[in-house]
Amino acid sequence: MPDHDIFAALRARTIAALAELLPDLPPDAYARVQMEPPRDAAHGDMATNAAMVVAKAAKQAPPKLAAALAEKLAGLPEVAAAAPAGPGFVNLRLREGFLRAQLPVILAEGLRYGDGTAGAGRRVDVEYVSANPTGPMHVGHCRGAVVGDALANLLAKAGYAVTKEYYINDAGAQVQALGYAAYWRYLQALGTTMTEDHYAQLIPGGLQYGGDYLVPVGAALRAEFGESLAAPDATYRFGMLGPDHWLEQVRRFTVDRMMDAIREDLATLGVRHDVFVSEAALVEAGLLEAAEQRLRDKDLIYRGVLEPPKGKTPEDWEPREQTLFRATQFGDEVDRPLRKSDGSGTYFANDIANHLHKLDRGFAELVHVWGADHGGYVKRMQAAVAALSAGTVPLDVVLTQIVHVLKDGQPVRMSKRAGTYVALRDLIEEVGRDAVRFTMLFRKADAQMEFDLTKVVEQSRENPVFYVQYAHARCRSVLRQAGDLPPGDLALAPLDALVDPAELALIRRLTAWPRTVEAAAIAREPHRIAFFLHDLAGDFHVLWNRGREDSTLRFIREDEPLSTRARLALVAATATVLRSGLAVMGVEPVEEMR
RNA sequence: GUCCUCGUAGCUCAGCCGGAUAGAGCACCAGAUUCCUAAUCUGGGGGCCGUGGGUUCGAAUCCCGCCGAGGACACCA
Repeated sequence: MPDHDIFAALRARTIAALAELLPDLPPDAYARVQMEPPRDAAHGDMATNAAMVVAKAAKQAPPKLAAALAEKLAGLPEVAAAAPAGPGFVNLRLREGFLRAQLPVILAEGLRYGDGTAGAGRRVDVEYVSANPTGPMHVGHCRGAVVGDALANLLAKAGYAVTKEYYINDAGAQVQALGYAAYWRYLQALGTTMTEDHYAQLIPGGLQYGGDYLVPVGAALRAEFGESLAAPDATYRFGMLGPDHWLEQVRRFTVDRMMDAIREDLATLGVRHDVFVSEAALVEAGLLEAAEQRLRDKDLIYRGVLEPPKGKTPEDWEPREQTLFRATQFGDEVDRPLRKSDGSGTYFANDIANHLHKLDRGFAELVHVWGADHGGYVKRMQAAVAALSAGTVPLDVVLTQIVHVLKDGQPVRMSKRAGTYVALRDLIEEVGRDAVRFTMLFRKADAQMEFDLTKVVEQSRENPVFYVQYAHARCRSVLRQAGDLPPGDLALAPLDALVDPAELALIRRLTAWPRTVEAAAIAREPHRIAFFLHDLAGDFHVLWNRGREDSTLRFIREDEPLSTRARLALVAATATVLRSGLAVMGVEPVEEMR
């Protein structure tokens, strides 16, 4: 399939040519050979470092080898000219006919153009969002959700078999606190006269989740269980029954409700996971013990006491014996506790169980999207996966930085209740799903980002969301005017009329799509897709603007049916690649701007 | 104190896992344009790539030290 990637195709041609020149070279000498667009377009369409890379093994001077290689490559049917340059590059200029011939390829493959084989069908699990099910989603979760979703789409396009996974942290103390908070709303729903302060004193850790969003859960609990979970009370009408009688049920009930809400929030973002894995279910299934045993069998577990962290010792530090995992054998700084001094499992232990669960399902690669505040957690998790998989399964972690929400350049205040962030739903309602998704992806994931509510809906070329959407809308507008010929028709159009530099520049850009997908997938960097689309839109807008000044460059010319058809093919191919990229980003291409 | 991420034009950011004279947008300067292919266009100035070393044919990119920003640092999740 990926001979639609003309860079890969010419790279293969180059290696073949080089092998003829240097028959004694082992095949692995060519591993570092690259074929890529040169930085300066004046150098040609493609450049290869081949001569420099193999020079040492070939015992030849790079420029000399480059000259010989250029001579061979010049004879290829795709190549108009080949010349040695600089310290040993070979620059290629492609035949325009070969470039134009990519348009029917694009039109024939449609949205599949750019699909790659880099993933080779390997099964990869992409875990993202995984917000605690203790409340609705807020903007803090949003970036990870969008980046993870786009990354999963990207990997699928690059030929991986992708599973989108959400890990539900429903086993810890926080979820217990959620249960207590929901129970409070339940008592209120029953009509207790107890004060919130009094209730808070009755429960461990106090009332932690005071948000209104649990009020409906309290009502639902009442509808489900009636008065059966409460104690009749002379003073308050309804008092608290011993937690043993209700906490587990309430916790489970509430987590289900929260997950429903989270799923809804994700759906408005256009995010749909394939699999939801419950931490509590893993623990119940005994995976924690299984994981521990697995590590114990490899002699990676011992009882021991950790050193206090150097430099900054917590005040309440005291030596404690814990069950430890030999993370240092896998590149971590210190060994990590699996069990607390009281014998109960740590969060890390549960997370190891989570990863064992992934490995047992046969994934060849694991990917996580985490907030940057979990950066310190990466090494130990990679250590655990390396230990459990005997180093056969890589775990890649993509960290996303904080998003600062602005409006008119001013920071948006967090709502009055401390710790409650802007709800994701409000954000989408204000600016729309597409603007949210595009903007989140128009920046490297690990770079801090400002999200200005005013700017992302601005209709000007300074707004990349608008800029790219507008390019697609213009394409569609032209194609509609021309009567929406099917791509199969346009693929047959003679293309010799496409000679303008701006037209050829656009074609060149289009042909870089497959390699962009592959490179972005390998680097796990979905933002590259956004930047590519921005560049592509730019090339198209340039062409459009030329048509405004010079009517002979317009796409549709009544008097020139031949060039019109050729240009329609170009426009249709452009629209196709734009759609293809937007699909990876999860952004809807618009038919027209309103 | 240790670790992680980062430091690129005045500002916001790219720079394709070592390549040629480091790019884009905004802002600034100079021109063009009132056109329905609406929601501008063309050109220009502007950078010891934080800093000091190292690796090699070649470093913004890889390695080490330092400076600076943000984050994480036993038994939380």
